[in-house]
Amino acid sequence: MLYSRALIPTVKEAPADAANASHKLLVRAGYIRKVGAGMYDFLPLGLRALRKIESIVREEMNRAGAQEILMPALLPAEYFKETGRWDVYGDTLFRLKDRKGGEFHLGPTHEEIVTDIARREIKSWRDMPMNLYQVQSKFRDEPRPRGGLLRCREFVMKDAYSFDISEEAARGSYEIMRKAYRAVFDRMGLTYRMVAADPGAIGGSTSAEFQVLADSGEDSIVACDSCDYAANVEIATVRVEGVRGASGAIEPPHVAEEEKTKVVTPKVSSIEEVSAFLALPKARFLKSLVYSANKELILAVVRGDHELNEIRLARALGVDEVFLAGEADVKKATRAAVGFAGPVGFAGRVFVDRAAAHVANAAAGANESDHHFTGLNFGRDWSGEVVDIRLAATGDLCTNCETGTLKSYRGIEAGHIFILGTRYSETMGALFADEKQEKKPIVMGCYGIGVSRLVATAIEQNHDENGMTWPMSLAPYHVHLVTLGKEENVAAEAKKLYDELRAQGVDVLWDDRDERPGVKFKDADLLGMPLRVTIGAKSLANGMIELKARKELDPKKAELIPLADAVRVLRERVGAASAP
RNA sequence: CGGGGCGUAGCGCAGCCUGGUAGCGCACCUGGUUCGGGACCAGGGAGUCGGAGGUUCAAAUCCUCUCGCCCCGACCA
Repeated sequence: MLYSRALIPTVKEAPADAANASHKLLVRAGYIRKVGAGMYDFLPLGLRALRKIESIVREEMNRAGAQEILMPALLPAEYFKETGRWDVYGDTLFRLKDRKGGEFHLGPTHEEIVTDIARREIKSWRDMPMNLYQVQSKFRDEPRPRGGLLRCREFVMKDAYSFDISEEAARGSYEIMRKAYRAVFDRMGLTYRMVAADPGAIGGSTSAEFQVLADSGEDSIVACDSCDYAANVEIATVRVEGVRGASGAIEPPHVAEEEKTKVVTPKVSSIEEVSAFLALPKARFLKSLVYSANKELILAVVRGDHELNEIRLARALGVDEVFLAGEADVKKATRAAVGFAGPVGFAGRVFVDRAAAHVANAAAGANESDHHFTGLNFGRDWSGEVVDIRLAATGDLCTNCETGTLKSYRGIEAGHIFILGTRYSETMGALFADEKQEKKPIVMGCYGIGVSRLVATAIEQNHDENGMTWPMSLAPYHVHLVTLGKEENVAAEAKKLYDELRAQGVDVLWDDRDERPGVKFKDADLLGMPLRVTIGAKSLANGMIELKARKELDPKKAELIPLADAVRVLRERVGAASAP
């Protein structure tokens, strides 16, 4: 592509409404433009990046035996009504009516629609396994679109659905998809973790998330440093007997029991403040949180340096959800100001994390404004139902290999795979005849990849202060060719190189604009193509051109290579990424 | 939905408190000089100040309502 003819509207200043690196850079580099909240134009470069991701995904899906289909984005309400999701989905569903008043919605995901295909077309056990996928725009009226392409109301997703004759066979399909997903993420050159995940509302037994590691990610995951265990902190298991205290020792330490003592702690309520005030480490505190569960106020206690896992607390209570109590409820439950809750004398049920129960001579709120207790010991001074309700964190011992230690990471969820079971096939009557003519529900799996989100995700992981630094396999163009000056031989040699590279399957963006060198280099860094080739009159006089990798920060590290070798060298550097 | 903030030229912002001529930088157009890391000089075009109502002789500025957008939290690809 000739830059002079391309729509690449770069801007020096990031839009005021952008917070994430990827959002700022996508706008600054002219890849996308905002149309509305959570809705974006993909300009030529943005679309090329999207297409690169799509084609990797398609290739690996096809290789795994999945077949591409396309379902409508505009859907009649009847299918979602059939499974009850018309109501369950709530405000997230974009609903609309046609001219006759009929109810419709835009598809947020397609389990119902694909199950409808299955119940009409899959009749026999001989028809399976089958896997159908599509790459399509999805619509969700998110409570809060954010982060540019990271969270949109309209976004491109690859969704695949597997159909099998049994749970065991479904597990096989799931494994095939798991391998295909690994191949997809490996080929994209992203650093990611496959983590155990909460199956969540979609239900089902087995699920894994593909989390691309990025400090700006919204998800917290933990991974073992010695085995391949990795999990979303929401479901990560914690090895209780090996809890490390703040001192590094295994709790409980063998120390003499202290007396329970009430101390005055005027206006210091947070763990940080009280910890400083009493000169006790945070691990000696009992973090006491009032939660509301089915209108009952309960107290959840974790060690002061730990975080509560709300999902586990809800499970321990046997409810769907728990809510951190508001100020009024806290006052009602503790009869004290917020910040002085504690398990001693708490009026309701108390759930205590095992690690908190192990703390010797602990400190906790006294359920009395401006007062705390010290010297508390579980069983002697306080009690509660002991459960595992804390989040895993850096330093915890791995439950899988029993030798490694967990480390926390931030991640962006880019893919999610599930075994769905028969939830949709049973309610929608997607049955098949087995060898004995018996009708059985099809066992399904579903597999998503956030394609447009990956454009942003890739940038979150691949950028520096000057712009994007695309991995070869995702870059809109492999080579950014910069010509300097107006000499005719420069343009002539550049044209030859440009044509030859393109003939060899190398994607080249040639900056042929009449701009000063600084402008061209700044734009090249911003756009982030992995290889930059510069042709100027000086080096060309010696038959040389300049080659620089975008990820090489030092401009002096550019290498001079003979023009005669340029095609071969570049073809090698681009490598297999552009091979068909 | 709860909390915070912002809507003034294509983009980034000032002006608003204390009403009275709408301004700066970038971008854009014309001419000239420049040309290996976002050049310089001269000239120029461009804004119903998000919208509606109100107060006032007078509203970007004060008041009310409304729409849109962003950020922080609970959900998800």
